[in-house]
Amino acid sequence: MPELPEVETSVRGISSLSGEKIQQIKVHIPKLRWPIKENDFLDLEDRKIVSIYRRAKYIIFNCEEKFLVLHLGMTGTLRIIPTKSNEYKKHDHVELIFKKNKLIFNDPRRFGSIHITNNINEHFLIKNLGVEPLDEVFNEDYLYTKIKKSNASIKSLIMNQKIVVGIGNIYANEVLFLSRINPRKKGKYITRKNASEITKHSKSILRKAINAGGTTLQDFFSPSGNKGYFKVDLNVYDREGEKCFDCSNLIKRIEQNQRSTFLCRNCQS
DNA sequence: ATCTACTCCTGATTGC
DNA sequence: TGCAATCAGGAGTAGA
Repeated sequence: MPELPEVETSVRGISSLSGEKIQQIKVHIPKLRWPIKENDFLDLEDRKIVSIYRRAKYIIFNCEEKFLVLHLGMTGTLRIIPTKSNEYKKHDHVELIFKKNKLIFNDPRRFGSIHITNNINEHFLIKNLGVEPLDEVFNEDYLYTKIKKSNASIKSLIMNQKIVVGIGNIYANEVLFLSRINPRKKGKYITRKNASEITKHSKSILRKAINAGGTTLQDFFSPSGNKGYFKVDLNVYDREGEKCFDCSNLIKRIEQNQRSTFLCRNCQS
């Protein structure tokens, strides 16, 4: 499922659309997490895409005073195909049609979303977001101060998009393993050293994943094959019952906040 | 103010 | 073999 690196890869994959004029928009299936308001989309036709960028897990299209805000949800994918192609896949929701190519948003589970807004920074999905993990403001001081009084588990805190964005279930598990911290540990017991480890490993694993995504970019957006999302080497996620690569103890699966957590009880305390 | 449980959805996997 | 039950998970929202 798309976390920050996959979204970043998607943004890079469609960067060639910057500068192109949207000739037409087609909404095939309006039903997403929030139903698409087709009338809002009419305002986008004939506008130029000035830039495309990522904020948290959102892909934002700057279209001359209007902004399109897209979230891939869990199963959303973007693909670019020639405008003249008649290809239509199951779960294709929306097409942005340009002169030579068209961009298609496909989302089987419909957890994704698309909004149009005039004021991107005041948009309800954007305005309360926390800091970017790859930004230098995400550091030991910031994290320690933010969570030092919290009774919530460290895992739920680093997945909390109001604190730091872009970290989903997979990377939360991996970051805490690399940091050697038990995911159940409460925020108020997290030490400065812990906070330092978490920020350091968050950055390194996200960067690594973005680089891995870069190498698969071509296949990622080929019209024919949807290769799905790449994964970096995982130490704990989805490895229940398998041996820890560090100590050979068996990886455990527990549940936290209705989500699977994987950990090595020997390495993480 | 903080935190947790619930909810949306469909494809893949598991179980009988 | 086939059908049904189960699971997966991002993140807003409601309610504790």
